[in-house]
Amino acid sequence: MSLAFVILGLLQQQQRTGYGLKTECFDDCIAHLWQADQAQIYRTLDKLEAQGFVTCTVEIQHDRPNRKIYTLTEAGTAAFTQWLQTHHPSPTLREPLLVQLHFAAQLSDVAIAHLLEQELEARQEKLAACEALQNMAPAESNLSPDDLSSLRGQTMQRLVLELMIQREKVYLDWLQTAIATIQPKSESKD
Amino acid sequence: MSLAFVILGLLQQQQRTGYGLKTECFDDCIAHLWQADQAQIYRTLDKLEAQGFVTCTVEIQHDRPNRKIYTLTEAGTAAFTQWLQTHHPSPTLREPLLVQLHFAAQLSDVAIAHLLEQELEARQEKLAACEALQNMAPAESNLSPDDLSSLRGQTMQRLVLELMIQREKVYLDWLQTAIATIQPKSESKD
DNA sequence: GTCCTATATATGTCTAGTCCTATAGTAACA
DNA sequence: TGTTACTATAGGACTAGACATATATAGGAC
Repeated sequence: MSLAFVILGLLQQQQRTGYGLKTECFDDCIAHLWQADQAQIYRTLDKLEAQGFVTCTVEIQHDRPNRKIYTLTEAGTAAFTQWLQTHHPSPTLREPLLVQLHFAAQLSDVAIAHLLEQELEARQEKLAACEALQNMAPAESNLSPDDLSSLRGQTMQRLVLELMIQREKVYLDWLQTAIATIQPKSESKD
Repeated sequence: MSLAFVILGLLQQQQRTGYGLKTECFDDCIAHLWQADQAQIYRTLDKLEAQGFVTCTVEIQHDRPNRKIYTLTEAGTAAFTQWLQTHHPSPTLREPLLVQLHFAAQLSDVAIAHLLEQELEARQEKLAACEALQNMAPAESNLSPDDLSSLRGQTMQRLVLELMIQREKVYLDWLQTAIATIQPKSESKD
């Protein structure tokens, strides 16, 4: 379960609550890297606590629900460092659209173009989200106190974002040329 | 469940057994598009039969285990055509390596390069597999009798393969430049 | 003779992830 | 005054997929 290690990585930066992990991390700065469900985050935190990788202190609040603040233990740090250094194969990718295109011989050009255009739209949004993150990134990292390692961190994070943006652009290009290939003459219609 | 529709698409081409689907399709011509587990194929066939999308005739064999030959029904064809035309969002991609790089500030250059190199190797294999399919594709499709729609089908399948190959190449390029970025001076060491 | 592979179907179990709902107080909004 | 949103944790139910194993026969390799 890689999610467990993502959480360890986030807790290494600072102690957090489940809610904080969800709203400040998984929905925000690493949304492009690892989307995570709230329920799964809480359940994973329970497991990590049982394993002794994190400890939990309850902060009693009266105007709001109590918070469970999770902190990384030494065992947790060790496990994370170990994970960080070992290769984990990427999961097999299964894209319905590509299967649809594979079987698309029986579809009309219009139907195929429609599928491609819907994907195009979805991917333009994803690209925009990545580019937004890229613009936001420098501002956010000003806070970091340790300059030596934070520079390395920034470089790596920029590299990762660049890959994601490049990929999206390649896909968008392909989608556009595919649409053009399918509708060579037609001027447009809607 | 997209697997169900992949199976319907394959059965539309010709009737097949579960074993045939696995060995001749999922492990072969559409291995790049949709990897599927044998157990899952059989269970999905059961469901499709229960739904009335396929029918099953048992062919008794004496020297070998009996075969259950599945054929697409009209309802199955209709369901498949419907699925083929509607947009199905791509699943969220979660890549451990990118998370690792995101947190890689604390790792040494050597450790990071090692991670990248392992991914590079895995991806070179994937690219090779895709390129092998690309070279194989024309020969395989000679068998098709209906020339009109088979040409369309070939075009689409070529397009899909081109996308996958392009993607792999972009990723490989990025991996190589990332490795170069991390190890700017060092000549190598192992 | 034994082991491995191919043909063929089927079941059990597990993990990761998604979605929905419950709880419960405060605060803003209309 | 009712509704919605925010903070915060938690459990139930379900799906897709991965992995392991069982069964049974034939044939080739060693």
